[in-house]
Amino acid sequence: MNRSSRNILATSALPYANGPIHLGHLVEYIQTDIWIRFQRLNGHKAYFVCAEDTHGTPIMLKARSEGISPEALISRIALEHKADFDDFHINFDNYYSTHSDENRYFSEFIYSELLRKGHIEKRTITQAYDPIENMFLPDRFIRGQCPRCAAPEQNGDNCEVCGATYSPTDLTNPISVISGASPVEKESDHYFVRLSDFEHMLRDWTGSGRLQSEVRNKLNEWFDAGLQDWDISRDAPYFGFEIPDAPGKYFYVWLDAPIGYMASFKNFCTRESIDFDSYWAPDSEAELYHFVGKDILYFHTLFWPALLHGAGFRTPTAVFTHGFLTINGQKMSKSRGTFITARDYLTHLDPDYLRYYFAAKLNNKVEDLDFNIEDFVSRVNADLVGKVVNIASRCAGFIEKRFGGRLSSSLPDADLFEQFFSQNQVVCAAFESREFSRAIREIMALADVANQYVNREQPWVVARDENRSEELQDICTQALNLFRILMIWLAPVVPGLAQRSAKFLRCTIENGATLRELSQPLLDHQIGSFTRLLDRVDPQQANAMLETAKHMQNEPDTTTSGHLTDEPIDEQISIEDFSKIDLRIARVSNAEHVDGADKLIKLTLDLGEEKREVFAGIKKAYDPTQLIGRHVVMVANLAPRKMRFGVSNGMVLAASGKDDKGGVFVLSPDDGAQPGMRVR
RNA sequence: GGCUAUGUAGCUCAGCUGGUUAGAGCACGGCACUCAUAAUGCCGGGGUCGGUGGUUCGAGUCCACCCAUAGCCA
Repeated sequence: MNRSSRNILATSALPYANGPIHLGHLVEYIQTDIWIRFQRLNGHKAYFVCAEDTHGTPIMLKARSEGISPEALISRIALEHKADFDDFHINFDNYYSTHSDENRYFSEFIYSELLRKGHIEKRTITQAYDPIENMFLPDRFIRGQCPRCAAPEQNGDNCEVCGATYSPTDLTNPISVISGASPVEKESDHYFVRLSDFEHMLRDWTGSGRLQSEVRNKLNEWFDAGLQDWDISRDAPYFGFEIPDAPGKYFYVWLDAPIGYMASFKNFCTRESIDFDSYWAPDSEAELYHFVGKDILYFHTLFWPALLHGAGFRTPTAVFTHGFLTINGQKMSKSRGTFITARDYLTHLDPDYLRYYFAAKLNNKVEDLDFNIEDFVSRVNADLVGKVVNIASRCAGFIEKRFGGRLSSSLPDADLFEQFFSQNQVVCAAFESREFSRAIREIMALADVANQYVNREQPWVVARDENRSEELQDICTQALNLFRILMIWLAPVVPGLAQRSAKFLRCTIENGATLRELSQPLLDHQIGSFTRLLDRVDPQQANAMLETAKHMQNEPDTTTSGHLTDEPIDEQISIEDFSKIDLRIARVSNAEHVDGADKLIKLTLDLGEEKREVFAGIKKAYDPTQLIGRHVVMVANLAPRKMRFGVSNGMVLAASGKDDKGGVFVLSPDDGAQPGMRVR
């Protein structure tokens, strides 16, 4: 790697200031941090900036529900986020906020440039409006009956039962989630960016090797569908930046969020006397990279380059998209007890464990990554402790006790050292292309070779012969030098371990371009005394972390209040009213997925003397195979309802919070209840 | 519903432009060693590569359809 020094600026997506950092977020921050640390170790100048994403309706509402100002909310959350990042060794050069003077400046500047060049268009649109709260309602704050399958309580943009997509105005009996009022339609002037003006430029940009192939495929779909104009304004009340010369109109949070990358870097440049323009001017030779999740690819690969180009800035060198984190194979969720926050992790486990585990599984594709707790424990213990640290651990004692901590002046097996060094190209290429798992595989294969070397040379046998002490020193020197190479490669991944190793070896590992000094072994060199470099993961601690996460499901969701507040108890009814509902015990004799339905499971319910087919919207919470054989409670005299996939002859009782908050839980009778029994 | 991906041993994953008996780590069984955080080394059992059909002399690898999982639909 003799490439001359590159100038690199990378970003991770801005965390939204309304909740804690969790393990899912950390995939991206750790990925970016490893990559940046690798670049620095390889002799390049690499900066890493990020910021809090602070604007928008959800922040405004959350602050209001807590009875504090949005500013107070975002500064509190920012402190929490920053502490999490620091403790995970996420080494930002600057961590800033989108609610800043710099960001206001760049947002206004970009907007005014687009306006001046005729890319902004004012248009009157009709939008749902909450007449009690006196505010326009974003889609996610409206719910109602699906216009296609008539399922109740559906989101404003798509139906969870039949999967239809529509606009909130299509809903039957819509209500505002905020006030409960029926939204009315109201006109408002909005500002749009004419994205189609940039189609040519965007096609060039996206097609020039800056994106992963699957991302490009996805973009082609959008190009083929035709680029639609982008609504960048929102009406007051809104927490954000007011649009110049447009009273009561604010920049949509997704306009100023990516601009936050620039603002954070500008803030950093001012403080550190760095030339901002050499990174952002159209002719910049610096490299600009954004690491993002697959969910926000749209904003970073279409809107963002268009904004930059339109306002006369350079466009990103590349956008690197990653997949999502699943926990034990399932989507992270509070109700499943798999919502693990960064803080929950840190109170139980060393951050290097997670960094290593993610690195061992990350590649440069848009694939999801699974956090499997048993795999995590065995992987970290076997690789990091059993293989890598073990090499140092099994040799250090001899060097320290027999040779006063002095290494030999030559290597007994120069070929083996050369074999390690010759893999540097491969390892570096893997890191460079973000194929971290490949890098880790190569490194661990060599760790095996190092352990084989020690087994072959048997230093513990040599040590018994006083006449072979020079040989003993040589063997251990060889092994420790192999360990040093492995640790330099691993330094971007496990900075804490690398630092302790550097102290033990009394050499530089993580400061400076040590990847370029790999070929120089430590010889005739004094090392420090060996202390345990990394403890094994304690499975009990890992389980304790999961337990903590499980308790989250019992705590009220901090963004809203309790279930009774969400859904007050209904008006009183008489026993006669209740007796109209015929509840029966039924045995689930079959349960299966419904082809094409995203949320439904088809249940065959055995009532003893008859069977019923019922559709239940519980696919998110249950695997059909787990339901077969269970006894449930059903409404047996409910009028059959025609659905897209068939007729549902009844309903299975289940508990859930409003909008399924907190999960869905099917009711079951105690043991002994028989199919057909009435519930009264 | 449309689109983009993914689906390989119990678990987590490699398998480049189709080519001999499909690989690794963990887990499991046996042996060796005892320097090392019950670590390490050697040997072994285990897979009809999501399903069906097709192209080909030959498919985990290409095509079609289906199923499951994830995300996006501004």
